[in-house]
Amino acid sequence: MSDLTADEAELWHLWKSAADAVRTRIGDELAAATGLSDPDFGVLSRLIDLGAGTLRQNELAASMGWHRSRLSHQLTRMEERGHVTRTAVPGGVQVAATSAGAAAIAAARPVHAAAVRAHLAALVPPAQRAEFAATLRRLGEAATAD
Amino acid sequence: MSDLTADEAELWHLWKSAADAVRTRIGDELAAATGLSDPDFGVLSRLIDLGAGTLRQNELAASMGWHRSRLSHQLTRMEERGHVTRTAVPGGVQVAATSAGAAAIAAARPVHAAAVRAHLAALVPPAQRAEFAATLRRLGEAATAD
DNA sequence: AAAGATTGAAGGTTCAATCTTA
DNA sequence: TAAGATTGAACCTTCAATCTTT
Repeated sequence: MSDLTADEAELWHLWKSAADAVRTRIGDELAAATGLSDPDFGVLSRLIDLGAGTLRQNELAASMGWHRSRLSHQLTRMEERGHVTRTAVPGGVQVAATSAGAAAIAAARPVHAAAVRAHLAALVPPAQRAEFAATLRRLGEAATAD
Repeated sequence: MSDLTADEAELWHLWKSAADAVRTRIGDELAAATGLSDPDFGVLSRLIDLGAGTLRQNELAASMGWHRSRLSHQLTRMEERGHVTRTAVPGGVQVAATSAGAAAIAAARPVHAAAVRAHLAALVPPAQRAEFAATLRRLGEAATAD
């Protein structure tokens, strides 16, 4: 009901800036070095890691926590870019990384790892890491009964 | 270069989930209760706080750290929704909140404050707040020479 | 009917190109 | 010319409506 305290407002501002900066920096480095967007990277990663390059569209969506429609739109774009193919199979659609898609994700992995390290992991002091992780876990958890 | 360690990967995953959850929850509550999107809220807040309801478009963009084009697109939509007006003035454009816009932001403020408190501030333990803020500040700061 | 998937529209962001005006 | 602003295209996300197949 009442306004935020100065402390709360500062925390909110710092949080927004940090969330924005980390997302932007990692995404920009990934795109600049590999041409893959963040969603591209996520989709290709799961195809390779979970399905050795191919998964049912439905499983892919579930593994990413995405709605059908979001994945459908994303795959339409990735298909046009030559990263994946879609094939109708009984009961759904089979998604497969193309060789270009596999090559792109292979090239992108070390770039992504380096960016995560540089823009996130390296900036959290070792002594604080456990507590920081615990707080993040609390923030990410499903809201309890309001 | 090398892969992320298990700790680094976990931190990255927790960070992404938390950033996503906080943004989504606050944005959803704001939209559900007031019809304002996050960008709408930001624009109207600054118009009221910095300019008593009206600012030069250029100043508005600078105060938000937005590119001209982003603000231009956003204002086009907000004008259509009746939240702001734009008027040509010597050297630029004057943006003003309409009475509907002013009413919307007045109604939205307590909702936003409550959401920030519920989904962010209240979940950071008081004992950890200072260190947490310091880490966020480090994450948000401009990258030093790479 | 139910599950899997697609589609279109609207909102948002970014980039490059363009227009306008001081 | 340079600063302020707009525009269009491409990308992404969400929602609701609509197939399509089992």
